[in-house]
Amino acid sequence: MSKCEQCIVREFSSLKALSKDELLKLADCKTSQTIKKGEIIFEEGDNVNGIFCVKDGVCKMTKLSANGKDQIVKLVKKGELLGQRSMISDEPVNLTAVALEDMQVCFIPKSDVMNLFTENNKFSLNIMRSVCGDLKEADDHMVSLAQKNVKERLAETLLYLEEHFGTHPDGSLHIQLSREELAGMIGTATESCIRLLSEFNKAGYVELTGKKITILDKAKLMRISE
Amino acid sequence: MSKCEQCIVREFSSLKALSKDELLKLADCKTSQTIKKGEIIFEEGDNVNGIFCVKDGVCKMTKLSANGKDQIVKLVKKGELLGQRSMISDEPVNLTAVALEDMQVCFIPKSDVMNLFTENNKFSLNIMRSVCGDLKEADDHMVSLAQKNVKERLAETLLYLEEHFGTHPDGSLHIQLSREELAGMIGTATESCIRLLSEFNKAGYVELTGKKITILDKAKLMRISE
DNA sequence: ATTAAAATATGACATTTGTCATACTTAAAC
DNA sequence: GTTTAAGTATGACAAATGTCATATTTTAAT
Repeated sequence: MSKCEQCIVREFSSLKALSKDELLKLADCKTSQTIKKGEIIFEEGDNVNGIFCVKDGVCKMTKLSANGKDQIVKLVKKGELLGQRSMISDEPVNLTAVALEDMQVCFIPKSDVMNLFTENNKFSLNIMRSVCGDLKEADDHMVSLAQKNVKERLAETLLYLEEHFGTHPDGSLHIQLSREELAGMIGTATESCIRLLSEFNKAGYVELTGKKITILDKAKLMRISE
Repeated sequence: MSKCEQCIVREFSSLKALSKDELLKLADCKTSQTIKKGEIIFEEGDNVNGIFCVKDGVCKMTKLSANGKDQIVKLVKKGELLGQRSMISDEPVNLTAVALEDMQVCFIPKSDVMNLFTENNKFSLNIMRSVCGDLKEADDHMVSLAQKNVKERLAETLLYLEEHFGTHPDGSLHIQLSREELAGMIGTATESCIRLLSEFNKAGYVELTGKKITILDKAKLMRISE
């Protein structure tokens, strides 16, 4: 079992407030696991009873809508925590988490996190800030979904993906979403998403090579997204 | 200056975790104010440096989108706190708060809230839960905006307004939003909102009397909203 | 390597939604 | 009470988007 103290990603999450002692204790109660691309970490309605710390990889958080489509609410990457909201609210999770690539995650039982809460004020404030950050992003996303059209949202999302997850050496987006997933992120039909991507491709704003997407004209996409 | 100890609404908010002593202290540092319908409590970008406790009345939280329309992100009513996210994140507020009816609010300076945070664990957990609740609602709202069409969202919103804010003795919705505000809530053009309301009216699902809206067939609206 | 399955792409068309123009109604100001 | 402005309502049309059908390409399985 690896030590939390030496884990690099803890520097990026709320866990950075923990003392050496607290980290040593944490290493004892956590369990590490590998999750393969496409595997489910937890599902809407599950009682998770703890949080996951993402050591490596990216997952999507989705919610099944009444019409049967999966809406991607957010993407979570290395260094972030998973399941905080549900643990704090003491409710089943309201989102499903699915690995978009192979992942390394550590699970920390609820009781241990809650102990840290009461003992370490800075830690609980960090968690609070993290949830507040999520809330702000959710509000922004909401406005974008309500007020922008699909083309604007697609442009915005492509820029977001490049900004937050970077590119391969060849310049293509590091995160590989299927067209269906991309559509589920911007809230539209898969065909509409494909059509607009194709339009961007013909206009020279992006390049499509199979599943790979490369942004060619960032400035133009920014103008489209407003 | 009225005493927090005797304030009824504190029972509904995170403040319910406070002891008699803490409430007495709070009463000294808070300032009460009356806000008239239509007045702005704070605006996007403001540094609020504290939280508002809503003693009476309802306000809308809006965000101006790139196309110049105001999106209503949420409604806040009696018993809820305002500006928590911004205070915790230590950032300017990201939403504008405008009174929809005459309001009574109390302002509690940041320093005093933060003191309570460190002293009273239950209080900070309550605040956390409250923010987490907001986040869950935001996620749900997001999915609805992304996956439902305007008619479904209108039906859903009307039911929400009745459920959360009740009705007048005559059965009409207690909250009176202009068509423009209602459109800003469901994320559509004012005309589309008016048109669909009119359609619901003709079909007998709602009754429109001037600005008043009365829900006549709740079951039908539920079926429409899915 | 071949085949089957899944994902991507595109056309045709219907539906939804937005925009602009304009009429009507209500509320507010004088 | 009249006038004015704001809000509500409706029609006409354009634009955006969804749906279904089908072709093509890619990926995975045998």
